[in-house]
Amino acid sequence: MGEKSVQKKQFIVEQARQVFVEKGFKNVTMKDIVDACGISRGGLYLYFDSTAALFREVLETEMTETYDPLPDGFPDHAGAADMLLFFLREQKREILRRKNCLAVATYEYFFEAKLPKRENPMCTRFTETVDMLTGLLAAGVESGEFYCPDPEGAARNMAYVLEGLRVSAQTMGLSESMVDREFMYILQGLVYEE
Amino acid sequence: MGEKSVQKKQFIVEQARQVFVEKGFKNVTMKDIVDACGISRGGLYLYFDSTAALFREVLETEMTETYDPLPDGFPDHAGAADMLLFFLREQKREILRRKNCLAVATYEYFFEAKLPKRENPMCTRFTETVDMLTGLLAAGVESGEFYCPDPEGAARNMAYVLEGLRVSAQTMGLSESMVDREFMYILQGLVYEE
Amino acid sequence: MGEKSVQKKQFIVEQARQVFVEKGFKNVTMKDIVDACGISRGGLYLYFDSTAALFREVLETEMTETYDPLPDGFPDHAGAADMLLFFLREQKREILRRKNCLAVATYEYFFEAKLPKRENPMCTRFTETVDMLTGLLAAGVESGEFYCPDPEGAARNMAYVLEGLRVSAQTMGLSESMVDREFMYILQGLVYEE
Amino acid sequence: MGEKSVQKKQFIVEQARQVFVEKGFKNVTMKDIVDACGISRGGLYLYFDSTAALFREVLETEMTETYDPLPDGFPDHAGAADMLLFFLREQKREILRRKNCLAVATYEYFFEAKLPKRENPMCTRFTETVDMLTGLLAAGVESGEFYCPDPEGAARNMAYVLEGLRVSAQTMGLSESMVDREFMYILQGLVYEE
DNA sequence: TATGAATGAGTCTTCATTCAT
DNA sequence: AATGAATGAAGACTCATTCAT
Repeated sequence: MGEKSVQKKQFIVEQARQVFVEKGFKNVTMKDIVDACGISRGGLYLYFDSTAALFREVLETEMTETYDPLPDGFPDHAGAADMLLFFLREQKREILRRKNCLAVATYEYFFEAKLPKRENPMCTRFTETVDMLTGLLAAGVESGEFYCPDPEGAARNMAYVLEGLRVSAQTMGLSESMVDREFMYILQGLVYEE
Repeated sequence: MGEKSVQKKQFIVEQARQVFVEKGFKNVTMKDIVDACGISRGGLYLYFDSTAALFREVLETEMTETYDPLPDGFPDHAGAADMLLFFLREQKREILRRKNCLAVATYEYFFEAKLPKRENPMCTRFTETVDMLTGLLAAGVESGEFYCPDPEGAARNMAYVLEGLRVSAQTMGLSESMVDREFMYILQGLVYEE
Repeated sequence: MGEKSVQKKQFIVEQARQVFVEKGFKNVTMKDIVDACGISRGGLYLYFDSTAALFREVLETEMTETYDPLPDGFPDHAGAADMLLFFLREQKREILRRKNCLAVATYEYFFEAKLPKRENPMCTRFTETVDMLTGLLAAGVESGEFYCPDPEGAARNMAYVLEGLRVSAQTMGLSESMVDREFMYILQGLVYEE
Repeated sequence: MGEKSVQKKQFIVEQARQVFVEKGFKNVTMKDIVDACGISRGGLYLYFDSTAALFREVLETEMTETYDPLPDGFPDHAGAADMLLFFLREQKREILRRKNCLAVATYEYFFEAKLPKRENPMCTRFTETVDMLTGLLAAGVESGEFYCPDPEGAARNMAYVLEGLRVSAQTMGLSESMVDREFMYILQGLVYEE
């Protein structure tokens, strides 16, 4: 596949992403993609066999490109509390945004594609989040910012809460204040000496 | 609709439930139902206009029939801790069972059907769970079984964790020990004097 | 068929008439009739095999009941001109009324049911109209009210014009003034000595 | 749509025309068209969404291709009477032909599709006919061929008679002599000094 | 590489008609 | 006489996929 083709493939993935954002996974047809890309049906099949293959590619791009718990510009000397707050703020944005959001498509896709954990991006992301949070909490305990007898347990708890919020936002609709309240509860557990 | 047809409607709902369990919501066609019931296409339409209408009925039946946080036979004099344990055991069963489980169908349905909160069973169930847990925790604090400065916050936290576990079980696959570990973490937060 | 059944049959025909008025002929289903009558499907079939059979009955009733070029109360001593004016006024009402009008249903039915002329109500009505008008014109010539060298030809001409107006009203939509203008043209041909 | 598909579209329109001729409008299904064309269901939908869309195309083609009150080859020096006779002869052919005739389909279509007059081909055709006849009669009066104090009125009268004949031919069945007789009546009105 | 016409299987939906009660 | 549940055929429409160019 030449360089040109690589570009075209990327182009298709970008357009497809938008379609998945708008329609979820199961509602998307090859025609939707074709229309969004302005290419021919046959042309699309040269690159992707199915919407599932396309979605996998979209997800992969997503992961490599955008998954970055703490962005480059973040001050290295920032305290654990600052970093946690930053992380939660990002998560809130992610959870609440209706536009530009692959959550529904992702759920719909992974309800079907039962993958071995190694290859399952949902698992990967979960694990990474837990690891990152564990590190953060441990550092915070170290620095005296947090009280937390079981950093890994707390990290896992947070990760499930985030998952719960994420899916609830799509099924029940969540307001910003509901997310805030939940995050406040978590933070209080870390600072209060209980 | 005569008495006989009421029975038939129930029969259809039962068969349909099985189909939704097996295939989720979006994969189910009217033909799937027809085949599962052994009736004619036209016959099904006498009772239900769409798979969505059918699913709503399935859910309703589910709610009235089976949703019962604490069953009748539960000892009245049981302590709050006992009741919480019982509740979590039930939830674990619910979260882990692969068979007989409407979770995927429910998520798929409610990703599409964005309902006002009043009419959204997901909201209702969430609220009911939170209320019940709040009561339980408050009672436990009263009786000295639990340490919990903010019962409502803790209840809400648990509810989100449960939601997170429920959806994770469908997307990532969860082992019993993973659920147990999570529940243990929650329980420790209630008993440890932290 | 007992007396009661006769009444029921009449009732069905009346309700069906309304349905045909509203939906034409080809759009009407047995269910439409059943719903309009508030009876059972099986019940309807006891009386009529098809919408066509029903429509025939509706038409027959229509003919016997309402087709009456000059109504009873019309003064016997009325002049031919008066009678012609009266007839045209009735025709205008018939042509223009949107409600209560079987025209579309009738056309749709007779486009399909190519009947021998003897049994074709369209033919019958046409012939009766021509005969009546011929008589009227002849009488008018006799009494000096009309100038008309060929009453039968003129009557036939009028009958086709009426048919043309009737169908045009349904396909193109006609205003009252368009009908009036046409009728004026016809009348002037009878009174002007040309 | 490439050049080839334009040809195919034309082919479909031609086949469809035949189907409409045979079955009218409301009896025609997409399957009828598909069968007549020997193409696939999906293939037809590439070109037309519905039988209505197809019929509109058929009509349009009909209008542009065949509607030509006086054909090119007609002698320029022909008198008004000659031209009128020619026109009526054409109309008679049109009215009487059972084969190759879109009359029923056209009526059925326009009974449903109540269009604003500007866009209604029935209106357009009517108006064009009236205008043409008005011109013809006026010219005939000028040249002394016709006696006709109100050419526009007479033209309109003729147009309605033609409409009446056209629809009667489909509902009652008309013989050639019946049409001839009617045309004779009209012509006599123009030549007799009455 | 790329096009887009073409296919045909599959789903939804409606309707006339039957039949046990 | 009357009911209304049930059937299955038929029509509308869509979609993944192929293939000649």
